[in-house]
Order: sequence, then structure tokens, then C-alpha cells
Amino acid sequence: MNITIKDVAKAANVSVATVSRVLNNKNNVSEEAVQAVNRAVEELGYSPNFLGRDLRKSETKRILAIIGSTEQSFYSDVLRGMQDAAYVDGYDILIATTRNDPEHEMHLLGMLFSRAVDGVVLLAPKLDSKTISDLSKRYRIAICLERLDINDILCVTIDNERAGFDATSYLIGKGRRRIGLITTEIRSQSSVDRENGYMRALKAANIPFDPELVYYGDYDADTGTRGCEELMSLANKPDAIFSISDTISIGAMNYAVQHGITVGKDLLFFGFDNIAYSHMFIPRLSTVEQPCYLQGKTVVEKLIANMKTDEPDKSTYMLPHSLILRESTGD
Amino acid sequence: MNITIKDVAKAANVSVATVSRVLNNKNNVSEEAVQAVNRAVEELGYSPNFLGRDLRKSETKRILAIIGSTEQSFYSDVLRGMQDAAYVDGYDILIATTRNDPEHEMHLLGMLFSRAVDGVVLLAPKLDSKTISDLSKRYRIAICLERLDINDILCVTIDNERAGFDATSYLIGKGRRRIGLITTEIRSQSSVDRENGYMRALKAANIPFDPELVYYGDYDADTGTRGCEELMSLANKPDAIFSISDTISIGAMNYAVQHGITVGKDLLFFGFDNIAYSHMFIPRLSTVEQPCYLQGKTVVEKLIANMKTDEPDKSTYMLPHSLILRESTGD
DNA sequence: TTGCCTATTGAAAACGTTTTAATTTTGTAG
DNA sequence: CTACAAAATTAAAACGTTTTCAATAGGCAA
Repeated sequence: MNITIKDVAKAANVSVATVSRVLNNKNNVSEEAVQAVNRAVEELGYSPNFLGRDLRKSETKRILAIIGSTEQSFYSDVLRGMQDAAYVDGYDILIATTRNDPEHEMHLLGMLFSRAVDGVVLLAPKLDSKTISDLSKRYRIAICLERLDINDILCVTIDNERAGFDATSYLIGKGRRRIGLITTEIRSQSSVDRENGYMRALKAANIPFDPELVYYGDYDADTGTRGCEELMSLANKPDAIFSISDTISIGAMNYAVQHGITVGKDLLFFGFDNIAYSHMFIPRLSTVEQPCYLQGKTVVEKLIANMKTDEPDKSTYMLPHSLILRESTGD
Repeated sequence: MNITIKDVAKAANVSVATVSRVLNNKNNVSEEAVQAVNRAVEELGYSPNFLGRDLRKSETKRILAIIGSTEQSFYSDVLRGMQDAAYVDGYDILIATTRNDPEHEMHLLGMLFSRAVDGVVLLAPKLDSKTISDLSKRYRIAICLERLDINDILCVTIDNERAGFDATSYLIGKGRRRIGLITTEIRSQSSVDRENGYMRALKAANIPFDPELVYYGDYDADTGTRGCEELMSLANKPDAIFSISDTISIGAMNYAVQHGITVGKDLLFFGFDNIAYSHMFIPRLSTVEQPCYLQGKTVVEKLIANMKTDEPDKSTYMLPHSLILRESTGD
């Protein structure tokens, strides 16, 4: 029913081997054969079945990027970087979402076990690090935008601890001493690292850590709103708030603006990620920028390199971040 | 080197056929065999190679969602709907991005021709409708969030013309008679439809159409900012602005707020999509809400149904939209 | 002419599954 | 016991490619 390489061979009066060679641009084939095959392909409207090819070659030239959801808009830059790197070596990047469900993440990793893709990049994995680490011994897996506490898997990320330190220190440098922190209930390594950076900055400035000033929630704007509300209802209010994501910060600032708090003066805000909306929302948000595109590009380059070797690179690469200063810190 | 079904068969002392049947839960196999096979699978850490399976079965149980980029955050709801529908029939949804390049869109459709996926959903296609329509005759393709001017392909969308009409009419109902329109340079069908709705609303209210009031740009916030600036520098300024996306509206409102224009009074704004940030930005944006999740769910349900039949459904389904009224229209 | 090397070609094996068709085993009724 | 149906099993074919290996054709030197 479907047109196969056999049909093309028949139409072009050559063997299937020759057709295959023409299709793959092998050099040891006569000009006539090339012409005949191409004509036949054209006439029949043939396109090769990759299932056959992939099976025979035992490779798919596809890499799967596994993410929680596409909602985090800054993923788009990461993915762009990944695609650009993949393109160079003829790979395609496919994306699948886990909805932050570890079980579904495992299901998607099944595409790797079952050879439906050649490699996987986990963006913000939810599975425990032991599991991932074990799998990475048998399969080509890399992690991006995160790192594992187990240190034997290819990671491309930023130094989140340092970034948390930098942001918090900046607020301290602005004379603030009661700095709130809004972070996530979910103990992702990046959140933990950012919190640790926050702590270290306090310690470095001899400010005692006050657990009251930490609010735990989700990754969304509502968390920011509720967090800000809670922190501002403390007897001893904060004079600055660092959040581990811009989305949270925007929600938090939203609360402040609506309650007549002068952002950038009474209360400073520092976010994380530099999402597109962070400079649309007024007052504009100061934030930590991470090199999204570059992280994506780098992780795929390294992963593809790993596919070609038996001694995979298991390093953790930390790319440089930077602080973007805007109105929310009074800049 | 890799563990195959043969190894399992040997270890379990049965034939590969039996192993296959156990793995696929076929009923005509003895309890002992099931035990033996499962034990062997466990011991060897075997997982089936889908390339072999897919080739033999001529199906992959995978559907590819092709989008421009993941930046448009409201896609995430659509994709969630798609996944939920896919899950019911044991399909996986994979996502690939075209970066709005028709050529790359065609490349990705290659996964369909080459049988790497069973079907494709195009979210906002960039290829011309003739091409897509032709392809849909040979392959299982559906369109979501858009429609084609050629009407012979499965589409799930909203009535964008009607939505444009509704939004504009609402502004007119608020006493506005100079209504600006910010839309896209790119002539996507949805943009065109929304514009047509805008026109029809003007006509229905006996307001002459003024081409000066239309600004063409991109899908981003910058376009909104520039568009608003340009429209407000007219001798005869608008008293309301309808944009074909929230992102644009937010950029536009941003300009207005910064230039001391009282949004919701001097100037009304109406957006489109009801993205998450549209109620975070103050003043809050009135907008057209489309049923994202439902569109995604529906399109995949219909597509899967089409895969099972020789007489595919080529209808266009228009799901209901609604108006969300907030501060930007003085509500 | 003969022999040999090179360039091109094709037949067949291989990739790892599922499924068909044939065979063996089991169970049951007579 | 025997006969026969039903159940379980297997060998082998099939899916559509790529690749190996052997074979053929062509060119050229001797």
C-alpha cells in the first residue's frame, strides 16, 4: 500500500541497495543511477520510512528535552539554543512535558530506554538524583538549568548559590537588613542553592537569619502575592524581598503596588530569570539573568559529544549569570 | 551488546513469540510462561526496542505538536489538553518548534512522512494553506487555534471573527468611536479574522473605518508599545485600542501608563488570549478568553478518531470564547 | 588477447520486534 | 485407552531500511 524503497528500485530499474546509496549521497554510484532514482522518487512521491532506517542504524538523530511545562516562558530561549546546537550535527530536538509528575518523567525517559530517541536533556528534573544518576550510566542523559547533588552526570547550569548570594548582597548593599525570601515548597536543587546563597549573604553581613522571613510556595505569581501579604503582615516587616523567580516577584510586587507600598523605596524586590515581562511590569523588576540560550546550546553540544564517545563527560558546567538592576531596587 | 527479546527468550526458556505475547498482555499464554518471562525481564533489565516494534506495527503511538515557539505561554494549556486526550488512547504528545520558519515547519512534517509519528497537530501553521491541505490528504494532520481558508482539513479553533466583533462592539458600547487596532504584519488567519470582526463591528455601529488607526507589527510587547505611541501621536487620537494579543496590549498599556494616560478612562484597552500576566499587570487587562485546554483536548480526540478511520473528519470546530472584563475597559 | 585493478552494482543479511501459520501439548468426552 | 478439540507454543515471515560481501562491467597496461 505504501511506497517503499522497493517500489522506487523497481521504477528506476536498479536494486534497493543502489536506491539507498543515492538517498544517502554515497559517492560510489553512477550519475545515471542517481538520475534514474531521483526521477523515480519524484514520480512516486516517495519518502523513506525512518522506522526502518532507525532500526537498522540503531540511531534516531533525535534528542528529547523533558520539561515540566511550557509555561515558564524563559525555556523558549533555552530550547532555541538547544536546537541551534542540534542542527549542526543533524539532530532534531523534541520536547515533552511532565506536568511536574516524576512518574510521567520516568515514562518519558522510557523513550530513551526503548531507543525512540538517542539522548535526553532534563530541564529541571523531578526524579530523585539517585535514579537519574543510575540511568545516566546506561544512557545518554544531561541536565540543564539544574544540577544534581550527586555529581556524576553532565550538567549545564549557573552557580545558583552564588547568584542568590549576589542578589541578596546587593539588597544588603542598599542598606536593607530585613530581607524576605519567597521560595518554593519543592526542594529543587536550584531553589535550595539560591536559598543557601541568601543565607550566606546574610551571614557575611552579620545579619541573623530569621525563619519568619521565608515564605514557601509554588512557582507562580499567586505565591508571590500571598507571600508578600504574609511577610508584610509580620510585626517586624521586611524592607526587601528576594524571590527565586520573576513570576513570583511580579505577583509579590503586584500586592505591594495595590496596597500603597512604594516599591523601590519602602520595599525593594529582586527576582530571578529576567523573563520578558519583568521589564513590562511597572515598576520594573531587578533580577538575576541567566544565559538561557547559551545553557541550551552548551548542554546539547556536550551531550552530542558524549554520544560519540565511550567515556562521557560527566562534568558540571556553571555559566556566568549577571544582575539586572531596575526600578524595583530603586535603580 | 544490547539486551534483546532473544536474550529474554533464552533466559526464560521460551520462544521470542511467547516473550512478545507476555510483554503485550496477550491472553493465550500460560501462567508459568508469564512468570518465567517477567523474571527474565527483571533479571536482565530488558526494555523493548520501540524501533523494532514500531516498524513491525507501522505505528508509533506518538503525535507531534508543531508550534512556532514555546514563548506564547498560553500554549501550555492547549498542550495540557492535548496530552490528556492522548493519554486516554495511549498516545504520547511530542512538541517541536519551528521558530516561525515555514521551511523548518516542513522539515518537522517530515517526521510524519517518514512515519516517525502517527499524526501532527499544527498550532498556528506558517505554511500556505494549499500545501497543508494537500498533505492532509495523505497524512493525519489537524490544526488547532487557527483555521485554513481552504476548508477541507480538521480544525479546532474559536470564531475569531466573532470574537473580534464582540471585543470591538464592547468598546463601542462604552461610547468609544475612535478605536485603534494593533495587529500583526504576518497574515495569520486568526489575525485576519479578528481584524474582520473589528471592521464589522465598526460598520454595524456606523463608524467609518479609518486606516490610520491600524498599526501592524509583531506578536510581542514592543509592538504594543510602539503601536500605542504611534496611535497616540495622531492628530485625531484613539479613545480605545483593541489588540489581537494580550502581550501586545500589555506593551501598549505600558506606554500609556508611562505617559500619564489614564487607562480605563482616557483610553480603554482590550486584549486577546487571557494570558496569566494579563491580570497581574495593573491596570488589569480586559481580554477575550479562548478555551485553550478544551481546544487542545478536542483536536487530539478528533485526530485520533481520524487515525482509526478511512473517512477522516475534515470539519472545522469553533469552540465558544468569552469576554473577560477588567480595569482596562473601566470595569 | 590476457590480466588486473577500479568503479559500480545487486543479493542477501541484519536491525528487533509482532504476527501468522504450523505444531505440540493438554484436557476431556466417549 | 482413543479421538478430538482447545490451548499453548514455536519457527519463520514480515515490517523497511542500511550495509556487507560478492559479482559484474569497464578501462587500461602489457
